[in-house]
Amino acid sequence: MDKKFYITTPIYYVNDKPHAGHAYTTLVADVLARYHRQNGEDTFFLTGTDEHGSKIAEAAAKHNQTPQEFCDQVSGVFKTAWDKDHLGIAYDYFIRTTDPNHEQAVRDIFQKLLEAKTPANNPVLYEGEYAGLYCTGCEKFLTEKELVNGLCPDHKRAPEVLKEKNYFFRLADYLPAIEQKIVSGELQILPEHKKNEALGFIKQNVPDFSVSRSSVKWGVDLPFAPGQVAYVWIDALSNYITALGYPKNLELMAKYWPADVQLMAQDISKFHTIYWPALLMALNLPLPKTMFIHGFFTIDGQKMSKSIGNVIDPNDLVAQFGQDGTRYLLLSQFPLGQEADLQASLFKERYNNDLANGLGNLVARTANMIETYLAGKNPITKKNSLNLNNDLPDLNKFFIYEYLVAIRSLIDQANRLIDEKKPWQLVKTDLASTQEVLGQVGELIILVAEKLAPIMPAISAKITKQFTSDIIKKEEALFPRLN
RNA sequence: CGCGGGGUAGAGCAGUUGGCAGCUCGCCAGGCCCAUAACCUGGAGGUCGUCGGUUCAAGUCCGACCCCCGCAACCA
Repeated sequence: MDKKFYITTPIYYVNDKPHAGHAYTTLVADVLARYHRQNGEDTFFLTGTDEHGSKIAEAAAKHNQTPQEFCDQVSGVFKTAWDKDHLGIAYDYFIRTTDPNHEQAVRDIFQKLLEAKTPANNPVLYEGEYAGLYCTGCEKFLTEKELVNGLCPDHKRAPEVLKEKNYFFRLADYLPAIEQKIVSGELQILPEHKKNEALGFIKQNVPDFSVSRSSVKWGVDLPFAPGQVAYVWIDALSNYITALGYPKNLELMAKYWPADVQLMAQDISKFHTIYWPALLMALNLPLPKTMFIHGFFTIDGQKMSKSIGNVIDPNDLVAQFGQDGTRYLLLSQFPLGQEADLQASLFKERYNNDLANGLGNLVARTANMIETYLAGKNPITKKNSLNLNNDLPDLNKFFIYEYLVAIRSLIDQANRLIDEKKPWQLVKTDLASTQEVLGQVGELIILVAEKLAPIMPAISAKITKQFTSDIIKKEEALFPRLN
């Protein structure tokens, strides 16, 4: 039986176009997905857009569009940014929470929740009257304790006093089990400090939360609760299973669920580490195996911000550095998971150094020598004449940054080999040795290309094709130097 | 007693389980001339924030302290 690998990104909120942060998360998922596909695993990679909520309705109104028109448009912008002419994200399915299938699935999920019992044999959902302070920015009720000077600390606006009868999720009955699963590693949360954070949430005792809203119009309406729509987070989190057909069509569910890796940034960790497992348990579904929560990065030392004007549009990067160049630049700057700085001011320098002077130049000089010294005859023998160490840092352990460092050293190794053996001198006296050396360099190049496939798929394929042909010719620069 | 991140060469950063302190850029000197003014070698430059502890051995573990940054909006 084939091994399977199911990886998800969060679905992105469509109140604005994608930026470097969305691109980063999505890219990481893409790299892991490609890596697992390369290893022959049956891989399913899910991403998409989150389209409900009052903020979307507001944004749509501002643009004189219906919410649906607005969502269609922005969701399309995301798809474009990921497509093969841009970042090259090879997702298997792109879900939208306004998909009729998803909406119906959410209704079905609510129906199931309505009928479900907690481990303590209480109904999972119960009706309650909630009178609370609701912040439309957060899409949630705030406690008085959370307010700062009467304002939402996150949005600096006064919450509205809202009284509504809605359904609550009996989270309390699930917290002990969630804690146990996190502690035991049955639900692995990475990096470690994020795991501690999740356990911290539980220690602080997360209250039951309401799962329906009467104050919101743009959402999945709930037949059993006229006038109410699904709380956006229930709607959003469900995407990871509705995308697989849950609950109507269980074929893909059986194949792929539980998710192997769920990636996200830290802002939504609480929803994923607490609410999401609770929801799954209430539905009697297994929990995802691993959640990887990465930090936010600053850009040149400053918080990414519209008002500062340093928000990076991934499409602009692709236009300047190409698809693979952009992918490399975003992934090579800091280890995955950390809060770190993305040095946009160094993009060009790194591009020139690592890609143009490094990989690109190596490929060019090697191909050129093979073409001129060996009449292009491919000198690569299959044997591992260099005793190459194939062990790179494990992408499965999220060592993407470290992996790239190792690849750079392979490139250095190839350059050093050329300089040591000086094929341009060798060729005058010893054609056989020249052929051997260039064959070894070629081996290294092919190895680099193979290892690079998940990260720079297009370039990797180009190099592989060039160096597995019978006749190797010098081709146009892979990464033209930028000035 | 809020939460979190960080302080390692001039700059920007690595350093998985403690075992000779690394990478990129920049700088200096040399080499090479196949290549995208690229490539290679050598060098200068660090008391790894401070103090104390554990250890044969600590950037890496423990304790205390100092300093910087994020925790409005947009938002991975």
